[in-house]
Amino acid sequence: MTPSKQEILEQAAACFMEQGFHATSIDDVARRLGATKGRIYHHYASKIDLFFDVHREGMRRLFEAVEPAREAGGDAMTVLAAMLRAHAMAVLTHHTFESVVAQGVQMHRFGATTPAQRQTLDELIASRDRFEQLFKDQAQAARDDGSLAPDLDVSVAVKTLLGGIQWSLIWYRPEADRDAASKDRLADAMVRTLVDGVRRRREAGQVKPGLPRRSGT
Amino acid sequence: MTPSKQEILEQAAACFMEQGFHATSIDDVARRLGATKGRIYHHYASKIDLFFDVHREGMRRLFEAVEPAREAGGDAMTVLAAMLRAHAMAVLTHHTFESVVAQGVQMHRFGATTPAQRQTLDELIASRDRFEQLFKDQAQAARDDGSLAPDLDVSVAVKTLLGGIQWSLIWYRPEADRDAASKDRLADAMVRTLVDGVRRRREAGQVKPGLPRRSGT
DNA sequence: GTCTATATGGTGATAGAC
DNA sequence: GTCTATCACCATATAGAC
Repeated sequence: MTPSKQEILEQAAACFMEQGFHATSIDDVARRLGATKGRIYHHYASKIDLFFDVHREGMRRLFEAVEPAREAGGDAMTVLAAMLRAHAMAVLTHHTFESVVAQGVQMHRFGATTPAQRQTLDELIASRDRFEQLFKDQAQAARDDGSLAPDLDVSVAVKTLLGGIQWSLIWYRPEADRDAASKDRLADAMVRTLVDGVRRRREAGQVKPGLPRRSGT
Repeated sequence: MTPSKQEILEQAAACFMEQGFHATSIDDVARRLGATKGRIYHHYASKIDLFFDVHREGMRRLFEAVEPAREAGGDAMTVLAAMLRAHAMAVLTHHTFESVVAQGVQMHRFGATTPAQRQTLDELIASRDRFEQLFKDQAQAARDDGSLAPDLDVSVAVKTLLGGIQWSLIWYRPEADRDAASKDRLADAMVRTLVDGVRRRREAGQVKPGLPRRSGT
């Protein structure tokens, strides 16, 4: 990927996050690049193609963040928690791209598209489904080994977990000059809420901490 | 409120949910009404005013749903769970209007508005903040009486709880002909996930965890 | 109160200079 | 590879008939 294309992706992601796909004009993106739209149309045939490429990059970053946690091993609930934590960090860190992923999901449900666009979007959504399936599989493994609350519907539970994290796209203010440690604390707080719930655990001998703590910094 | 205005609100909410504010044209809403845009402009001065009125109605329905649960009494965690459940039911039932509320929050962060629009939107967002504060106050009460996990940040926890519910705006398919009982089960599943967490609660003496198993199914 | 017709402005996309 | 200039289209909003 050329540096120019990468820069277009970054600025487009910022515009799409702030204003949404339809309210963002190609001129908006170009202005943010300090350029004119000729530059963008040289690399992308249409606004929707640019949007799809941002979406694709957003998905790539999600997989990149979560896969190491998934493959690290350990007992099933610990791995699930680590995956959620990695996902939370990815959403907080790449929030412009992940906002576009969320918009793409909405567009898939209702957006009017040409057949060619439809196919591209179908592929992106299939990728999103595979991502969610990683969490469902891990939750099922935790259910099988008895570390997940046995009365929960795995599909609804996973959607609720991911939703709790992803809603930070709505309320998180990255412009409030956050450092990495601040994001770490926030991701921790979200995942602990989701994994252990808000209701106090009263059972005797709560020997296992909620999550593996990240040492340092 | 005249029946005509109510009908405009309903169809506008549906359009705004499906396509978003910017992608929805006044003609789209009119077409859904089986009318032309003259009808809409007779009642609303502009598209943004119509949007704001949908947003306002969405907030009204949220308060209407949650306040009875809040005032029902009981111990603090029980009331918090009942509020979350009422909220989940409201989001599932009025998902078109609540989608608009979520869009309004986004618009408040980034949307370009005239000063008059800005003031209206500020008021709507203040209302949304008061709504969230109901949950924060209740969570704090639960913390005070020891029924909430004491190490949680109340603000982040509440945002995560509400987010887990509100993300159903993205994935829930109301068109799949759901009855009220189905919504009840879904709301229950979400709230249980959030209040008690996905990690199994072990009774005392049952603390021995097995090795992680990868059994099939 | 709702319709038709239209003025006005903005946006996606293209053509061609450099 | 990027720019300027331009076209064709669509959407908001208004005016005025009925």
